[in-house]
Amino acid sequence: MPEDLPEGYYLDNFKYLLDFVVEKHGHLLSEPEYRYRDQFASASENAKKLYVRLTNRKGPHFRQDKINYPEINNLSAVVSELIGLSLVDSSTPTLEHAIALCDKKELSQLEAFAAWPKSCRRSEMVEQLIATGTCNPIEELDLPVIEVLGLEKLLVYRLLFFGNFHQDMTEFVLHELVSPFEAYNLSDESSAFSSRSIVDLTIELKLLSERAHEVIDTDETGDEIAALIEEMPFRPDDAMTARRFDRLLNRVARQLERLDRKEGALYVYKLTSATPSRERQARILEKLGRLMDALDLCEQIYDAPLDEEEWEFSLSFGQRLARKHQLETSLPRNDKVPPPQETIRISRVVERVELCAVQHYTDAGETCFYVENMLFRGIFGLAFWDIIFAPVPGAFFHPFQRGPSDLYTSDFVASRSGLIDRRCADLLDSDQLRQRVLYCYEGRYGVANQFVNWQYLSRELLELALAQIPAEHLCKVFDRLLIDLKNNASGLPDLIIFGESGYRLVEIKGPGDTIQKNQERWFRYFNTHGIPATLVNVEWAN
DNA sequence: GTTGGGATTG
DNA sequence: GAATGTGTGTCTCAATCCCAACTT
DNA sequence: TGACACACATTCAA
Ligand SMILES: [Mn+2]
Repeated sequence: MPEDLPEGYYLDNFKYLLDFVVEKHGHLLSEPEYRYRDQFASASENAKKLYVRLTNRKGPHFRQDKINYPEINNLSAVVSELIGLSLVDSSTPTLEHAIALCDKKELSQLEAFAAWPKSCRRSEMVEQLIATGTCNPIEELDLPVIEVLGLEKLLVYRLLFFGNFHQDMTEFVLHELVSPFEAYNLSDESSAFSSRSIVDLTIELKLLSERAHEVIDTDETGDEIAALIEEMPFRPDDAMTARRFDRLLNRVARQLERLDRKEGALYVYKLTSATPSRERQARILEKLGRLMDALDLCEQIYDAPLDEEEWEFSLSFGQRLARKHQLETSLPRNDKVPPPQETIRISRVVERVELCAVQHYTDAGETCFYVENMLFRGIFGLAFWDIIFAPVPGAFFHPFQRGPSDLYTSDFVASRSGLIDRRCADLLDSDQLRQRVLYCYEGRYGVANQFVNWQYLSRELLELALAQIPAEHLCKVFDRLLIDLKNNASGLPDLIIFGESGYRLVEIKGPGDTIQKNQERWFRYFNTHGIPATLVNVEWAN
């Protein structure tokens, strides 16, 4: 049964968010956005409750006859009040919205479908309505529809509060009922945005991103995409906004590549910095026959790579380019040592190869877990918990963060280097490591942390890992994680197998599956540090 | 009649 | 057989409700 | 609402 939330819970959260933003980021709000809060505050309690309920839903249009909240009586009076306050509107929605508000049964009552069989699909009727474009079902059936107003202002409040678009009011519920957030101290006077113009740019990019998503799905020629590119702003200086910009343009450019518009794609990639921009550029340059440009770019990447993946690309692609076209290059060879491999022959008891392998090792009397990235990420998150949530200025600006805002930038290590160095030294002592991790596991169980997935991190697994993996090995893993928390938190082996004393890591490769680049890099690292890791090829018996 | 993907709810 | 590109499923917080599809 | 790992197809160079 669902647990009970306090009376007026949603309303309180809503008020809290508005007040929080006005107090902490008020200087970033426009005059109408300020007024929005007062507008809301002037409504009666019931009207506020209804407004908040509706803003938490899909919207902005709702069928008034389908709104039913037990705590709100006299709905029509409340709606009238909200209309008077300009928080709700009652005009007829556009055709597209109107159709979405009617179910199949209602649509079939329309004149246009009187002759249609009962077995026709709703999607066929929708198609027909959009094609003719004259009949608005809400109008014809005279259904009561209301539109919630002020959502664009509320979006600004949410953006200022969370610093992103993907979190919303459900975070409050998650905190209350599911997985609480760490009770870190918020930094004073800190915000994701340093000026209003950055806020506006972020919103502009979001709107462009939504349109890009749409166009990428529908546009077969690339003409619409090209038109959209014309509307793009200049690349922002602010690092966070620049990242959003790059992600959007890289995505658009990739689609241009798929549509075989190489020049256009190249032009768009040149506007961005984030990976894989330069890699894609090099590939396009080769296809365009601009071999020297491609090779030059590889050398540029090699001199200043943004991450290891890009660095490796510059070597392998540059070398291949030079060899294929007999070009001179200063790029060194990238010699790879293949990881230790073995082959097992097992029967396919379930669909997933990894689980069959777990069964295989378990049958052989070993203790085996299918962990992928989760084990080492989890141990890392526990061992560095207090550092992750350390009150660094600007790191925490709202109560629902799974980690500091700079976690995936190089600033994270830079601004905590003292703490991290000391912790790494302490953790070399296996008793300290064990105690710290288990103590944190007990004390913080269930608390949201970017690195810890509590579902798959059992105490049994954790204790085995801490007992059988030497502290030096774990610290080596931490070292590599800390080099690049974003990219190095993936590519870890599928399985961990515990023997009587000791352990080994196993990457399972089914038929037709080959090792990926990030996995290869971990294997190389394991190899140089004496961490036991094997690549196991699976063949199906019978 | 069932089911699968959503939206909604706490 | 590498090196590519592309498509898919699985995580999502979990239970419930609704509704549009269908030899599931 | 992506990130991640895998599955499968195509291409191209030894
Ligand atoms: Mn694998």
